[in-house]
Amino acid sequence: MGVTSADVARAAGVSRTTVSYVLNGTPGTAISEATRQRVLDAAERIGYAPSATARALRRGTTDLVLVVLPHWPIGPVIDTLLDHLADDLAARGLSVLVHHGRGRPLSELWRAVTPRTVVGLTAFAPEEVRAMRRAGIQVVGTRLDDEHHDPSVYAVSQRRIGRMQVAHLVERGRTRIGWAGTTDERLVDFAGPRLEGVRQGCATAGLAEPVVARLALTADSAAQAAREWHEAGVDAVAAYNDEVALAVLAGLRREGLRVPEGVAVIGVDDIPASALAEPPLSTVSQSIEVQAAYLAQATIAALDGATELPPQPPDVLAVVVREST
Amino acid sequence: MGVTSADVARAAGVSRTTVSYVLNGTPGTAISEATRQRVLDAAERIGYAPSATARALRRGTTDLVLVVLPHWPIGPVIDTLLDHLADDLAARGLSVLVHHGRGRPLSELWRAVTPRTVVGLTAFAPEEVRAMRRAGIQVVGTRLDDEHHDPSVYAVSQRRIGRMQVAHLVERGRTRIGWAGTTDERLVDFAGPRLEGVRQGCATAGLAEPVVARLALTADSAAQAAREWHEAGVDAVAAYNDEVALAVLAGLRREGLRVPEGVAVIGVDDIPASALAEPPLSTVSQSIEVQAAYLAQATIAALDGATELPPQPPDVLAVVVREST
DNA sequence: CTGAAAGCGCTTACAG
DNA sequence: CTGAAAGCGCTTACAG
Repeated sequence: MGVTSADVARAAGVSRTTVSYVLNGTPGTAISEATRQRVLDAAERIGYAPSATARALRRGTTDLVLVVLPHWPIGPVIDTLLDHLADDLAARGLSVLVHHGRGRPLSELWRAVTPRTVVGLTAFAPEEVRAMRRAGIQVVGTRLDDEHHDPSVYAVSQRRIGRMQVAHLVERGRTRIGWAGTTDERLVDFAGPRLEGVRQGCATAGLAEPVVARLALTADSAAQAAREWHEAGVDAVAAYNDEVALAVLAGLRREGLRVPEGVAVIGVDDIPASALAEPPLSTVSQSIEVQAAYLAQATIAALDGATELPPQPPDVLAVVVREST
Repeated sequence: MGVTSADVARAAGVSRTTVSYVLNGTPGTAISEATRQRVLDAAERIGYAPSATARALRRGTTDLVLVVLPHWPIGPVIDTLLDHLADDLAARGLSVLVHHGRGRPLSELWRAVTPRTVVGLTAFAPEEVRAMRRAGIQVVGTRLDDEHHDPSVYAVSQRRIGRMQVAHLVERGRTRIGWAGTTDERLVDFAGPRLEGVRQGCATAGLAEPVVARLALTADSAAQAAREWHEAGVDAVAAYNDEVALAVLAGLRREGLRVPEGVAVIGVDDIPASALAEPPLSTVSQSIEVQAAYLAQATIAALDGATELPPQPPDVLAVVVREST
């Protein structure tokens, strides 16, 4: 199918060894400049491109980093993270490939790709991690859950996000908290811990349990939730994320409830639309750039043989205060 | 590093040939059930997983489909497309891998991955396409531009999107059109044709040239654009996409201009936040599901040896009318 | 019904 | 300074 190094060798009148030495710039060899040029020219002329597959088989590894996303709708936050990660790793000659958590099982994928490193933005099964490590693949993980602290993985605490939302609302003098989740089943992994954090926040502040509502991203669905909160005397809503929070704003508007006078609303993520909402939405931002840089750093450290994670980044969570609270 | 088929053969007391036949269910072989079980058990017991790299070298191809995204911020629209594509292709045993157009050059990537098919959501250089095809890789492309019709690629007309925006605004009795672009350089490939379409629409309707403003996704920046439009007597704004349109709504609000009474606004994409905006945003939707299904179909057809694209999908563009127009 | 052998394209000790 | 040879792990004609 393709031009091989043997073809180049023949065209240049040398052995494949020499071709390999020249093309890879192998140090410690002393190839005459004339030979070098002959090989380079021949390769150029006959359009040679080395087979990455054969090289991978021989070397036992590739220069690929496989990023595995969770099986849910990713947002602009993750896009930004991926961009930064790709830029940072390119500097080390690594290419980033993304798997969206859809389609065939992960186990087939990493075997097919044999990446140098797998970066998980989702939790992996422990046996999956073992299998990957056994195959010589570095695994850099982030966890959805901060319940069990595993020092080999980096994770932003989803619970803490929920606690921060409540703390901010309490600071604003609110006393009856509602929580807005989503009907999207795929989000349950993230939503669970965040709600848990909201519960913890309420408990810490001596407030009653949050009034939980799950809604679709429509004004109708949100209006219904708004009625439930209203009946329960809710004066502040913590939303699973900004998209849900925007729906909450629409629902409250529809019900004639004023934000923040009647009900305060806070989201998570700080997506662009949040600053543009009516009223502009308060939210918890996650410093994606910092997290991406950290993941890149951890990946590179693992490459260099580090067995421990680099020191974790400084605080990446912050409340962005706007007019909705 | 790994368990090989030779290990399985040894453990089961058979040859590697037999192991391969059993594990791949090669048809036309007649392996005794006892032997089969022995091989299966041995493989299971010693934790054998075939090397996809070696298989790829031997077979000359993989079961991977590489999707190459353009070098710009992807939105929920593309996420949805990728999800559908992954689902549809998984049914054919293909895994989808995504490259975000960042980091190392594409040419290195496809060589390293040796996918069966490369699906481009961005335009490729012609020589790149030739190189991929020479390496035995199917190339399914979409084009950003509908200027030159190449029957081997599928593309939604970006110009037509702009024309549809204007046609709708004209239908609503608007006569002075503004266009809202973005300051994000990366979007110029898409934005150019859409603006061109808006220009065509204005010309067709006998209106003056659109008043073009480029803005960042902030209320401040949008407010400034709103002032410019106001001075020019603009009574309707076509935005590059919904995110920009949301900024436009915020800017007009800030300037005390009412939507749609004073100025009508229409976006592109129909992202979830659009239906939740104040007022709910009219937009042009792109039927991403239909497009994803078409791409999957084209990919599979190419796999089956088709040399032409399947018949293009029915109309995928539609105006979603809400309260902003 | 099962095995020995070749070969996919590369890299790298090892000789010369 | 350069080449012949082995080997990465697999699949598949070809023998038996």
